[in-house]
Amino acid sequence: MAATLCNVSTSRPPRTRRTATGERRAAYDPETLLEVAARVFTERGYDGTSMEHLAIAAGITKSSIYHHVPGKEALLSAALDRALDALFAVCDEPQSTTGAAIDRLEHVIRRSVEILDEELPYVTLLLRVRGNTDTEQDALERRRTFDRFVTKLVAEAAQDGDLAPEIDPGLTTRLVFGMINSITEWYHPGRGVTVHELADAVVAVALRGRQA
Amino acid sequence: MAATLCNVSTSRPPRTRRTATGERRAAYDPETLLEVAARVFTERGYDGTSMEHLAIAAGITKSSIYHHVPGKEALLSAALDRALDALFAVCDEPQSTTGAAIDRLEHVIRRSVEILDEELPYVTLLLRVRGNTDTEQDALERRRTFDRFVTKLVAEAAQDGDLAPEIDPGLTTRLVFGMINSITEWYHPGRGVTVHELADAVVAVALRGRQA
DNA sequence: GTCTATAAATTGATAGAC
DNA sequence: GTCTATCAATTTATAGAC
Repeated sequence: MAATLCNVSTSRPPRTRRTATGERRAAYDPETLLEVAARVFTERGYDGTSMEHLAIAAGITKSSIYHHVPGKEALLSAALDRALDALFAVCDEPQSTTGAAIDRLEHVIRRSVEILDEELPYVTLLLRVRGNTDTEQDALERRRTFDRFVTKLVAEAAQDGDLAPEIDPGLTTRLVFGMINSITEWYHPGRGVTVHELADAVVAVALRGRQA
Repeated sequence: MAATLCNVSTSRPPRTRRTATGERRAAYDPETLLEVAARVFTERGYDGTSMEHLAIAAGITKSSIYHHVPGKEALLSAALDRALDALFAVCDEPQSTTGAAIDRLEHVIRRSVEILDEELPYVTLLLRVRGNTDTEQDALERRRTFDRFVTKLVAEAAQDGDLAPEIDPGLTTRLVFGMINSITEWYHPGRGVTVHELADAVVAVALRGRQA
């Protein structure tokens, strides 16, 4: 079983502490550590990230990290769950389960872009994972489950005649979600395009011809 | 400056050698080592790949690798150049420089998919690189130059009225090439769809509405 | 062109002081 | 909740025999 982050839900509000040089600043908050870890894992790769790298990025020592989490893999697991939980929540939304397939598909596509914006560091990390550890393989399996949900929507929409039938649903899903996922390569929230412009552009390219 | 792979162009045909157990097999060919390295770098990440990992995958010892290349980074550099040289060759093809912008764009898109097929291990590696070393940053800079070439084509085609003008050329390029690049996540040559079906599907999704 | 042996640095993780 | 000090294992790379 995958390791889990300890104390995330029971964390107290941050207090202050003194650094080695006597400088006062906020003591560490497990939430912040998780985001720092997700970012560094994404930049350097999970294997390429040492506890020392994380410690420097977080501004504490290696040993202090072990006070918050049992180890490196627990940080990875918690960060990946964060992205996956958000994506699966979309599948359970009423707009994803009722109405015409093409409308449910558009809703899932738009919400996926929004989650990419809201949970950017965690979604980006999820997309970089290649299955080298048990934790990564568990995450990839959950990703495949999400893909199957979307593929079914594409197939239904094609059967309804609301999508060009000449391309395979699985191939369409891969290309469209490949396009969505590639947004993590360059998107920075609050800089350049907005989330809504982005979602419009994706829907325009992916479902064009169907658009009003 | 980036390190370079030594002896690639002057390599002799493979001979035979004995392993520790006396088994006879082909002696090492620098070309093969480069492909093995690209594949392992892609699977485990460059930082996550040790010389020991490469040695096991190549079937020789760590020390023997140092006979062929000056170090780990030289292998990375040579593999990335292979992908980038192929992409830049496309920019120089006559169909990429003459005719209507929309036709030049379609040609570059189709050829990009073909190069992804022909040089899969090297292109896949190129797309995983994040700029953590000088070698990686040089590669990213060359990738950006290629992107600018394509962005110009998209802008020209939009000005000609051959592409929907409502989306920004830069954004379109990012989304379309994000879609193309995502193919490396699941495509295996000779299994499932063919390169031509793939190129057709990409052009259909990317330039739909303009298609015959 | 391959190997064994080894060097010097870095790795993930622990012990225990404050 | 943080730190210093340390451990055993692994890392990149070299020396030199065959």
